[in-house]
Amino acid sequence: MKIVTWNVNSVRARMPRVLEFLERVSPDVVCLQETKALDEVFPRGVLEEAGYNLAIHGQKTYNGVAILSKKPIEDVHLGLGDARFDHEARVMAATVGDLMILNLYVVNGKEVGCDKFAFKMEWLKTLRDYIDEHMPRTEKVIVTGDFNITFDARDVYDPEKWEGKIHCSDEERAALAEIMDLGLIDALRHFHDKPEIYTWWDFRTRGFRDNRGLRIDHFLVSQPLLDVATDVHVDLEARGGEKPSDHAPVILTLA
DNA sequence: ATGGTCGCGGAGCGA
Repeated sequence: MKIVTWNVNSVRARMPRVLEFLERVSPDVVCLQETKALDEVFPRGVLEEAGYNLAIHGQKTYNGVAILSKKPIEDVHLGLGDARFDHEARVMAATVGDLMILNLYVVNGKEVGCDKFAFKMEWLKTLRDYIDEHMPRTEKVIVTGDFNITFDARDVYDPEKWEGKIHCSDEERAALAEIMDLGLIDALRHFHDKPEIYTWWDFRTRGFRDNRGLRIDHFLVSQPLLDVATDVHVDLEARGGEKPSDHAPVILTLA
């Protein structure tokens, strides 16, 4: 069984690459972020024809999350239950079989210290409480998506250049650590401890060509989920070629 | 420090 997280940076612009990926990898569940499409313009038809059930949470121009699943998607809940944050479409909880999934597009934060950064920190605090309340770690829990935070220097192509910068600051990493302290495990690091595993590369600097990237898309899982996991890897093929997203899909494999 | 490229929407913002 394969579960995927992928920030597609517009589902409509990315449709050819999404369909190619579904055909090649045949994932069971796909968590999408930055769909950038209101529900009425989401390309439902082609995805359903490809064999997927859909749960979508769209917004005009920005944000947007969705789950595609071969099996039925149940108990869908949107948002963090906090009016300070839920005008933005960033959070979708759902169950697929015995998997409890939380699909996230975490606030970017732009630059450490600015208003957007303060908003990110408040958002993360609220996310922590949401997970504590709604995602029982005795179950098979998958908290995944674009976190816009690296864990440590291994996740950063130039740690000196990025030290203290957005996605790499102590404050963001401390907020992420508080979430991990609820009893979640960074699934990729359970299987791979080497550096230079990235999930995002800047379009502007053509970062992918020289693998100048960051690992900011994660699978945080409970122990019962980890017990049935066999690997996590980044699908670099989807990041190359024509009109890719700036993020690569990350694939969690279950026994 | 700045810029570079995307996507959306049709200028400038967000990333």
